[in-house]
Amino acid sequence: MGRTPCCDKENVKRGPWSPEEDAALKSYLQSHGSDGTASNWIHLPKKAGLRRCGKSCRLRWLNYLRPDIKHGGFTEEEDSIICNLYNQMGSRQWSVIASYMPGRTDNDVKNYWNTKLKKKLLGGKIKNISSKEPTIANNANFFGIPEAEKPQDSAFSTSQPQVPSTLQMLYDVNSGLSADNQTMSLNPDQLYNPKLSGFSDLGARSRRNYSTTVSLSQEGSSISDSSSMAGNLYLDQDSGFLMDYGFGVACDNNVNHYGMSFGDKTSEVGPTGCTDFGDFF
DNA sequence: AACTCGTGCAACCGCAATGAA
DNA sequence: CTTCATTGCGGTTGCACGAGT
Repeated sequence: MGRTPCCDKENVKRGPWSPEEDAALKSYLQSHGSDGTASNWIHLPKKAGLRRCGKSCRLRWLNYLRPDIKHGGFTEEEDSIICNLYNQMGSRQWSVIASYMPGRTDNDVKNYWNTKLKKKLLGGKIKNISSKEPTIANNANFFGIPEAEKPQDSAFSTSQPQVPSTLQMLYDVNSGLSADNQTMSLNPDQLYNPKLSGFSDLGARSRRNYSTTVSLSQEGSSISDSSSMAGNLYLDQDSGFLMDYGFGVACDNNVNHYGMSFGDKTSEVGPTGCTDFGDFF
C-alpha cells in the first residue's frame, strides 16, 4: 500500500504560478491569516478558489509571496553568515541558516549556496591548489575564519597542496578519515577515490555541467538519503586542480571547528565520529 | 540568425516530524 | 498506544534566459 497522496494530482495545476493565482492566494491569506493556525494548507486551495496542491500553495507563499521576503542581492555579510553556518551545520539545516537572515528563505539560501556561493568560495569552482599563492586565505575569508585559524601548514609536504581547515574537514568527512581538526594525511589517490567516498550523487548540477571523470559507484552505499551528502572533492591528477563536485558537510557533529556547540544531538556515529555516516561505515 | 551551453531560480518530490483523533 | 492527516524541509528537477559560438 502506497502513501496517500496529499492531493488529487490529476486535477491540480502544476508549474509556474500566474499573477492571478498569486493574487488569489495572497488575498486569501491576507484576509484569513497566514500564521499557520488560521490556514489549513491542504484545504486552502479549494477555499481560495485555486486548482493547486496545498503544498504548492504553502511553498509559493513562504518562498515568494510573503510580504517580508527579500530576493537576490545577497550581501557579503550574508555570504559570511551562510558560509559560517554551513560550515557548522552542513546542508541539513538550511531552514536554521535562513532563520539568521530575516527575509531569506531556506530555498533561497540553498539555491544561493548551490549556484553561487560554493563557487565563490572555491574561487570559481576550481582552485589550483598546487600553487603556493595565498589564495586559500582568501577562501577562508568567506567562511569567516579568524586570522589565527587560517591554515599555516599541514601534514602535506611542501609539494603538496595546503588546505584550509574548513576544506580540510570536508576532505576528512568525505574521505571518512576523521572529522576532527587533525591534519590530513591523505595522498592524492585517496582523495581521488570514488569508492572511498562512495557517493553516487554529484549534486544538482551534475546532470549537465560536470564532465565526470570518475564513475561513482552506486553499490557499496547503504545510505538511503545519499542526496543529503551530495558532493565530493577530489584532486584531478592530470591538472593538479582541486575539483569540486558540490561538497557538503553532512556531518552533524556537535562541536564545530571553532568551539561552538550546536545542541546535544547524538545519533548513530560511525567510526569517524561523524554522524550520518554510520550506515555507510 | 540559429544553435548550444551554462546559469539561476521557482517548483516539485518524497521522507521525516508532529500532533490530533 | 496507534493511526493517519498535515506540515516542514532538504534534495532534485524543469525551464527560461542570457552569453558565447
